[in-house]
Amino acid sequence: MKALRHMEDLNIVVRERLEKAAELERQNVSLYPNGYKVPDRIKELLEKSGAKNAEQLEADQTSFMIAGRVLSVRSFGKSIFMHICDSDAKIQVYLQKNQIGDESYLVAKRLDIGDIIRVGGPLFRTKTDELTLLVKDFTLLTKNLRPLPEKFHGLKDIELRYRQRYVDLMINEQVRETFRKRAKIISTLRRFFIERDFLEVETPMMHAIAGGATAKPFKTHHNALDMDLYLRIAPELYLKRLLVGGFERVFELNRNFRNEGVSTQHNPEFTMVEFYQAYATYEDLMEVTEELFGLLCREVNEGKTSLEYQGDVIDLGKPWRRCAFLDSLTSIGGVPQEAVESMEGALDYAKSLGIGHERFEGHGKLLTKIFDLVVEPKLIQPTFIYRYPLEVSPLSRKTEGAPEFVDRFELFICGREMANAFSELNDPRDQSERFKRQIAAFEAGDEEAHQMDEDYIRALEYGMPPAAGEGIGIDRLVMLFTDSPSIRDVILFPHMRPEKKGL
RNA sequence: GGGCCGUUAACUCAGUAGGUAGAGUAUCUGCCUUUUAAGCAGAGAGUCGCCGGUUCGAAUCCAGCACGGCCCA
Repeated sequence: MKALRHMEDLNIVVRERLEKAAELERQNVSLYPNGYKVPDRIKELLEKSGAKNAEQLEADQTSFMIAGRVLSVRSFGKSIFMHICDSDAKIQVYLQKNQIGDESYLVAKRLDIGDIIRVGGPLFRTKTDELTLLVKDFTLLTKNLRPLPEKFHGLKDIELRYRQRYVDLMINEQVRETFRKRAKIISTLRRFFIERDFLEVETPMMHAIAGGATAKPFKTHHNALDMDLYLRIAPELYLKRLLVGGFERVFELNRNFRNEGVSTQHNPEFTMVEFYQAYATYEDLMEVTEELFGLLCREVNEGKTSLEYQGDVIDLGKPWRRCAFLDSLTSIGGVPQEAVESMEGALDYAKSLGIGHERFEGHGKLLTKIFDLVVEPKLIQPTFIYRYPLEVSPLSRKTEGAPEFVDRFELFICGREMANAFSELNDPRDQSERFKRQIAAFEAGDEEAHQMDEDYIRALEYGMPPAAGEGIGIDRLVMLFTDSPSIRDVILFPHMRPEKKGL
């Protein structure tokens, strides 16, 4: 709107287009008409007639009526070639003065790249054998006032691509493809869980207590109730309340929010699926995970069970490697035995790696920091790391016979955490103790420590069936399946600082 | 939070040891009825991210800031 009020401030091209638009209106051409039906789609047209040769098309003369955005224009004295594109295909169209009439042709000459038009007519093949629609009838459906990016190089500027994703999508076909794959992944996930009798649920996004993960939350405020609330960091505790309530298999696929830095791996809001299955253990979930990833890969990757990510070929065929957390430190990370066995050894080794240490961090926490640095980057092929330190897993069931460890795994692919799962702690007395340890850590300065959730304890006191649950980061999953180096490439509108200058 | 890099026309990019800013695409005008990065001829379009400093003179050198990218914490 601002742009339309300050003509003198505008780029010359926009100014000229506004003048051209006014000129068209004087000729009684609507710039933004409504209600024109578009019976055909380019993709269907290609399926029906794309294989026909010049003679067959000449004999056929079936008329199609399609709509799309003008991508390129090659204009002659009395005829015009254009490529137009709709949501999933493009085609060349040919406008001739003696086909559409003088008056209509004058309007056609005034069409711009970026305009949305409807065209109708039969198909033919040009001298160079390109399938082309011979326009008998055309209508301007939407006028474009802004110049589109350069036809050969497209829109490259990463900042513009994220800020003006609508232009990125218009111009860069592979961006559209990435988001089609994202949609496919999400629908396949839903189908996977629904077919296994999981119930899809929606739990609160605004929490009085931000629980279910160790992370810093965003704070917000409810005015009428005059209370602070947190945007959820995980749906976990609500989903487990549903297990208490009697739903034995539930999943939730939606946004979570973490108040941390942004990077190629982190966006403040991100999408996660969490699912919980009663009477299952974390080992059962390893198999579920293998099946799920295999299915997703076949669905988006033409039936293959391997994929390429940034030059690495990843084999998702099962079974995947499984390695206990402590073993991975020594066998994969080359961590000395002393560091694994004692706090003193771990401190020395951490120091040698340049890893800092906080007062409130114990041996288990320190080992996970070492793990992140020396093991995680090496886990390129899918690997389950299991049996994590209890200290970093306040909601997981203790491993029988190893009380400082829990029945938990994380899945790593391409050096990144892709999933986190565990057998759920369902003993309310133990859970209460765990929360108290977290509170002590918080008081010692750990801002990410879990808070006490009295109602969750009360829910467990009613009895939650033994169960296992898992969370999978959807954005990272989509990165993997679309070979995208940055999380911002798989989020339509990634978080950006506001633009300052006028548009 | 730290380091490095970037920001020049609507888009993609050049830019000389500091001397009045350039190309291609897009746009406009003219010619052109099978082109396809159409062609030919001509034209217009830029507070060189912002703000200071050095200098006779700054897109260029220096400082700060903004936004973005990559890496690290």
